[in-house]
Amino acid sequence: MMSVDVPSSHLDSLNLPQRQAVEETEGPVLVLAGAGTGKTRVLISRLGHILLKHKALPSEILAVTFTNKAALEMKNRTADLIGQSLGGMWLGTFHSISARILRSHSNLVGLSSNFTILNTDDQERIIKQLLQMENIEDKKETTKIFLSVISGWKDRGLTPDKVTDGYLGSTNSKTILRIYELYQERLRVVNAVDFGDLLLHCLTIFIQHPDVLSLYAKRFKYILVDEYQDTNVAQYLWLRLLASESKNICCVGDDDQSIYGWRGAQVGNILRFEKDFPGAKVIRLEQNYRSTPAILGAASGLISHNKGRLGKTLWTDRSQGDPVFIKNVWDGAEEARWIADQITLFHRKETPLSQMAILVRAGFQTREFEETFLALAIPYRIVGGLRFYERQEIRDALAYLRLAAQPQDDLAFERVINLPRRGIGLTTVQKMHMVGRSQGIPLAEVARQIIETDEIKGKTRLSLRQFLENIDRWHKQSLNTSPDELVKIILDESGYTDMWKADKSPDAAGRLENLKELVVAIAEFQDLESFLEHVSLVTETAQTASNEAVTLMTMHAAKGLEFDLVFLSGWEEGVFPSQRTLMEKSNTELEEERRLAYVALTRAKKNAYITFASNRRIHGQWQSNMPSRFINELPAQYVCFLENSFNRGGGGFRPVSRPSAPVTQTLVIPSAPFKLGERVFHLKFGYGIVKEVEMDRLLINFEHSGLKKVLHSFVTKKS
DNA sequence: CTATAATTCGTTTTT
DNA sequence: CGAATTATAG
Repeated sequence: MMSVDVPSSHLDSLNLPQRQAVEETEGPVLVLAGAGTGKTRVLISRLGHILLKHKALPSEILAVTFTNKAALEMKNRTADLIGQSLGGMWLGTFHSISARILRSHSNLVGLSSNFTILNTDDQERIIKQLLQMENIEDKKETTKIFLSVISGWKDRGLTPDKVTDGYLGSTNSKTILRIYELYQERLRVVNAVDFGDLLLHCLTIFIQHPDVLSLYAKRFKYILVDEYQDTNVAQYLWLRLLASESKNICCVGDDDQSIYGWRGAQVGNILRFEKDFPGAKVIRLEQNYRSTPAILGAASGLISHNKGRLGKTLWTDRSQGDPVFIKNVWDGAEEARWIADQITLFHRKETPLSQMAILVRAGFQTREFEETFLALAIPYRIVGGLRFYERQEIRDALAYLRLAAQPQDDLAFERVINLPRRGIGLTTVQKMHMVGRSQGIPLAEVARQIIETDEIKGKTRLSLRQFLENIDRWHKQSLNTSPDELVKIILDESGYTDMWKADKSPDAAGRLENLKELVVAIAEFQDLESFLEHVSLVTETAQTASNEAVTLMTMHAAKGLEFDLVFLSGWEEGVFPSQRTLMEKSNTELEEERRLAYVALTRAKKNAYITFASNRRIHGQWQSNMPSRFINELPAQYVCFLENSFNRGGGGFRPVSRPSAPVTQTLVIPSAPFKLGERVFHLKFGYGIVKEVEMDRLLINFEHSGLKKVLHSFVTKKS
């Protein structure tokens, strides 16, 4: 037992296991933190505890997360706790910390320290080129398959020479291995790495140069890892090497919330922890502070159908609460309408929209809700989707910037050489590739040579010359111009902005807006290079204007979040669990789906509603589905089936108990406090004039969207 | 080289 | 059903 003689106020508010997880600083520790058990608090308290007890300097601590968001939160909250900044602490994502280490020792793997970090776009482009070079039949999917196999190997810590027969499953995997070798070779030539390489190169360095490894292994006296259940083999090996000296590694995670297996995460890592780190202590956080016993009971019953768990018994001291309501609907349209109705009812009962979420299995399922919510004027927000730096226009602009920073960047060169259209097409680019490959020089250099010959004719030659001149000029300017000035100049002179201004498609305006935002974002950076490093490692979601909206997102995106009221839609065989999962012979994928269901359900603090449609249109085809097996797996005492509005069908389900509030509750609805002719503001529709008042609903003539009937609580008075 | 018509094909996505 | 890629005509 640790002594507690020093007054430690930050420990007082922790429960016993939480406190143990904070104070057990020496040796390997696994903290099994169930959903809603205060995992983040423990992590932060532990960091603070180590610092306040002067067990280590900030610079001797390594704290690893998966997301930038988690890293930032940990940074801020720890600084708050100890009342000083964390200067010198290595706190970041696996990738950003790896990048930092790799920049210091890049020469050991044949790179120079200013290597670029590639995104998926770049990766695909390289693979495509290699396939062409090797005369491999390039069907639509080939590139993606090859890339995913290669990434899979990288996730497992396998450099090409380590891919042995045991990993060569399918018939063409010999070919893929060959492409893998060529791909790595190509990356080294262009001085670039992909995300997998950040980890993999570190591993190579650590293994081949024990002196470098011991530099870090000795330095980091305490290592903290968040979301350990999501680590892949490469990350696991990375951690084990870094912890080899101090052995003070604390991993926090929940095997029941491992939902990224398809991305290489190994639940096995967390299941094997005690074997991997001899003498490890395992601490379970089981008191849940988030959900009602009913929701917890339903979720626990569900997850108990999985095998090979470490096992936890979540409990809470809250009062029982409503059961999980289950509703059968006829089709997707009814599902959206019904959920919209419930949202309206809860909203009347003063649940804020920001405390409501609809969780779906796949992104496309949000569409139906969008349409319905738009029609009913319910403010909503979609989380996920495209991140800012992944938008087409942003990537294009970034390619221009990369080109200005390094004209040898072939990938950037190729992306924008004909964007906007300059009359330099596929044939020209391919010609240039031939030359470049045979001489081993970058495309920009090829272009420089080729415009002096007659290889390329009239107009094309002229615009290529002009393009080259532009790049040269921007490159010179990049040395003495602030990055935000530079990006303005480039977007203007390249004609890229004009291209979107001339575009009359509906999203062109939004793209121009995004480009403006990009300029603002760049302004915060001193030089172009630090900005480019930032964008390759950070993916920020576009800011949403207001919080007062229902959140629509995938279950994956919901991990780590919580809401008073959660709707889980589309619980049908073939949708959730998904068709692909059902095709698999092994049940590992089905178990991951079940964990996803568990994650989804445990997002709810007060109420959870599950819906399943008897009929759904998928890919334009109508199909009738059975209710999800997960519905059957929920313990009966925690659920309540609601009546469906049609008489037949429904996959053999019948109500087993009476519905209760709020579905059948009648409310006294006060009239809306608005007058005819009054000017109002709505989050989605903007300004409008009240045309009719009917109970709590208003008929409003919106300036931009025309007549809509909306709930008065969705609008505010504006004179 | 580019603008159109025809076709193909469908998860999840922390960096 | 619709985006996203690919064949075809201009």
